[in-house]
Amino acid sequence: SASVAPHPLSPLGGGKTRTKDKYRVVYTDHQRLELEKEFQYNKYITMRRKSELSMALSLSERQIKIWFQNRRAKERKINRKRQQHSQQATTTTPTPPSLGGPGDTHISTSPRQDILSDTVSEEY
DNA sequence: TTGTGTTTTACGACCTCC
DNA sequence: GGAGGTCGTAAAACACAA
Repeated sequence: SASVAPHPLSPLGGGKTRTKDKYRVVYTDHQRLELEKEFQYNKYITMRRKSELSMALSLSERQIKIWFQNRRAKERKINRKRQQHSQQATTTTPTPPSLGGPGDTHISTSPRQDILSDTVSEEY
């Protein structure tokens, strides 16, 4: 993106969580814990679980969605780092050129199908 | 303290799928 | 078209050596 535009954050009042006095809120340990547990169970939140969690944790569904997006990004970042390390360990191999695309690339570009069909197989 | 690097929320741009 | 995906990024919050 290069330049993410100055700063909207002014049109508060709307359903936005980012206001002038609070650029971002810090989630409580309990909120983080519950979100983390859900993430361990499923990397992709279902609509149903999303609304349940938003009620249980007093967060908006948008916040839950964003949290999962950020959490997956973190996971990928960690994996990349791990991969780099293991590659360095095997110094003799001068990094395989292409190996069919950048590693994990884009999770097969559509986790949505199993989300919708599978839903929450367990619990409830 | 404080300077600096890392992590955590939140968003915009862009893309894919139905 | 809209919902939700990734990616890149801003800025607050945090960690921690100097």
